[in-house]
Amino acid sequence: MRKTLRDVAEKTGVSIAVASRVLGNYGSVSSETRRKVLKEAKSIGYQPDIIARSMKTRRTHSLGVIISDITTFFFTSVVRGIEDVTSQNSYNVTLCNSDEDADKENSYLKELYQRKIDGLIISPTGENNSYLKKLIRAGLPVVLVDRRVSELQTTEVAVDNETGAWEAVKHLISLGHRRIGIVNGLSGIRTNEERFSGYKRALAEQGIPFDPGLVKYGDFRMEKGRQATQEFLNMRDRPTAMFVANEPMTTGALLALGENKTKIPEEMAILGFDDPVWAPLLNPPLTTVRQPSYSIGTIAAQVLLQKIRKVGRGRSLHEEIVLKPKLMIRESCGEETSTRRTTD
Amino acid sequence: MRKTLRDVAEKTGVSIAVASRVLGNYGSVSSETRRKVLKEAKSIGYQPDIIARSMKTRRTHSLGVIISDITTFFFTSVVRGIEDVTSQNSYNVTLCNSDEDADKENSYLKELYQRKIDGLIISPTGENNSYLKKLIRAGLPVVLVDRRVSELQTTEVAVDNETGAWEAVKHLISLGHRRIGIVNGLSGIRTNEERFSGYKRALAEQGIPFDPGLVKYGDFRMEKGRQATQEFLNMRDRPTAMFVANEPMTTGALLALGENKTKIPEEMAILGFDDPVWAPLLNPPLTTVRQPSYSIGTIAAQVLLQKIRKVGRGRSLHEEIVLKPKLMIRESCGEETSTRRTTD
DNA sequence: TTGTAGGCGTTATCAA
DNA sequence: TTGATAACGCCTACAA
Repeated sequence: MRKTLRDVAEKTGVSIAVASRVLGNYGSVSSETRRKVLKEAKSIGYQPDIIARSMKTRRTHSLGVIISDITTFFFTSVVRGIEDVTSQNSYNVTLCNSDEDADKENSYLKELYQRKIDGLIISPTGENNSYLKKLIRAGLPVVLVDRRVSELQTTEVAVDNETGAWEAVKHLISLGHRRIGIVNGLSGIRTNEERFSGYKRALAEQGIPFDPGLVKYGDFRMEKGRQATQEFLNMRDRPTAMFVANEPMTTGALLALGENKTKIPEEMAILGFDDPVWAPLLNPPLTTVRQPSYSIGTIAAQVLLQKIRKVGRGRSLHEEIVLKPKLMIRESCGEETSTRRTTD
Repeated sequence: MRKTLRDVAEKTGVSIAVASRVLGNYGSVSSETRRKVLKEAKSIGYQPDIIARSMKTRRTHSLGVIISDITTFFFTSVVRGIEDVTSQNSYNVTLCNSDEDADKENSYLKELYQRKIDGLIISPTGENNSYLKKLIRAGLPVVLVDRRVSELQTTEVAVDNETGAWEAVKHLISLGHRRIGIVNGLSGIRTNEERFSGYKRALAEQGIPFDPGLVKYGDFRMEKGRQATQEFLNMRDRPTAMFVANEPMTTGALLALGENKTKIPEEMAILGFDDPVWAPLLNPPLTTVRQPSYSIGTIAAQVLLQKIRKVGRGRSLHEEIVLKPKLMIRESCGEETSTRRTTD
C-alpha cells in the first residue's frame, strides 16, 4: 500500500497539516516535531503524490515537446538539449512526434493541454495554427524551435536560415559552380522558405540567373531527397552541385549518388543543411551548414522556464532568438582551385 | 477561465453526476439529456482535466522511458517505436536520459514513480538495481529494452547479442582476418558481455587463440571508440580488423581511422554493432550488425500495455523476448578473395 | 506552533 | 434516469 501524508501524520501523532508543512518545507513547525515527522516519513517510505499536489498547486512541473520526428539528427539533438536543462530544474518532458501532420499535432496539443503541462516547446507544422494560437492566448507558455511563425505572439529560437543557405550557395559559387540545384523541404514552412531565399539571393548577387528547372520540392524526408537527386542525375543538363535543405534529404541524396556511382564532387558536388556526426566520416567528407542544435534545445528550455516563472504578469510577446549557423567546409564541393565545366 | 464539469452541468441544468456520465461515456443517461450536455460542453469548450481524473481513477495513461542517451541511433529508433504505439493507444511518454549514471537513473525512477506512471520501459544501467527491483515488486509494470537483467522478474526485449557478435567475428575470420581487435562497451552490462562472449566463441571455434592485448574496454561512447582505435593503430603488432560494440564507438573509431588516413579495409577492416542510416553512405560502405531497433521499441510498448491491462492479476514473471540481429555485409571488412597478411 | 476544514475536478456509490 | 455526496491526496486559510 502506498503511504500518504495521513499515514505519516497518524504514526507521528500530529495533524496532516503539520506533516504537510514539514514535508513541503514551509510554514512553521517546532524543530522537535519536524524531526519526528521526517523520521517517520522516512521509515515508512513516504513519497508525495505529485498528481495530488498538482491538483492543488495547478502546476505539473512537466513540459510538452512536439517535434516532427525524433529520428532526425537535428531534433534528437534539440531534444537532448531540452532534457538536460529541464532535468536540472526538475521538470520533465513529454515527447511527441507530429510527422508534419497538422491533425496529429493538434491532437497532441489538446492532449498536452488537458494534462495541464506548464509549458510547451514546439516545432509547428505550419498549417493551421489556430489551436496553437488559442493556447498561447489562453496563457500557455510556449517556445517555438526551428520554425518561425510570425503571427504567433511568443518566443522563437532558430538559426538564421537565410544566411546559412546564402553562405552555402556562395561557397558553391566560389568553387566555380554555376548550375546549382536545390532540394527544398516542405514548402509553406518558413524555415524552408528562408533557406530557399538564401539560395536565390546568393545566385542573384553573383549574377547567376535563377533556373526553376534546378529546384526540386521535397518534404524534409529521406526518400524525397533520393528521388530529387535521381531526377537531377537524369537531366541532360544536370547541375554540377546541389544544396540540400536538411539532413534526412541529404542522406537520401547521398544514397542516390551512391547508387549511380556518381563521383563526389567531380560529377556532383553536394552541400547539406545540418551537420550530423557522420558528415566528416564520408569520403569525401561532407560540407555542411551546421546548426547549434543542442544549444537551440537548451536555450529554448531556459527561455520557457523563465516564461513559466513569470506567467500571469504581462502578455506574451513575439520575440526572436536567432543563432548563427556555421558553414563547415570539408571536401564534398570540390577544391578552390578546380575549374568547373560550364555548359554554354 | 478553464471550464469544468460543473460549468457544463449548470449551463445544461443537470447535476454534475449526469454531466460526468455523458462526458465520461458510462452509466445511463437519456439520449435527450446526453444530447443537451454534449452540445453545451462543446459550446463552452469543455475539456476534461486529466489530472483530476487520474486522481480518482489511479491511472495516468502515461509511461516513463529511461534510456542512456537519446542521441544514439539505436535508442532514437527504439523511442520512436515506443512513441508510435503508445500514441495510438493514447498513452504518452516521458523521456529520460540516464547517461549510464545509476544515480541519475534512480532519481528519474523516483520521480516517475511519484508521478504515478502506469508503466516503465527502461534500459537499465546495471549497477545498483535495488530500487528498480523494488518498484517491480511493488507492482509497477516494467519492460526492459536492450539490456537483460536476469534477477529482475519482468519482461525483457532485446536482440541475441551473442549470436550477433559471433556472426560478425566469424565473417571477419572468413575473410582471412586472424588478429581481430574488439572495442567493448561498458563492462558489467550484460549486453556487452554477450557481445564479448560471441567474439570469443567465434575465435575459439576457428582455433584462433584469444589475445587480451586485442581487447579494449570502452564505455559505449564515441570518444572511447576513438581512443581505443588510436591505441590499436599505435601497436607494433596491430590487428587487421576490429569489431566495435556499438554505434557511437564505431563513429569514434572511424574518426580515428580517418585522422590517421588508415585505409579501410586494406590497413584496417572494421565492423560495427548497430546499423545507422549512414552506414551504406561510407566509402567503403560499413559492414554492421543490424538490430531491429524500431521493432524493439514497438514490441516493448505493446508488451507493456498488455501488462498494464492485466495489472493486479498474477505476479510479474521473468520473460525474455529475443529478436534476431542481422549481419549487413558491405565492404568495410574486405573481399572474400583477399588474402590477409599474417604476422607470424 | 498546531489543528480543523474546505477545496482542486473528477469518478462512483447509493438513494430517490 | 437522475442527483447528492463522499472520496482521491494534498495544500492552505483560518482559528485555536
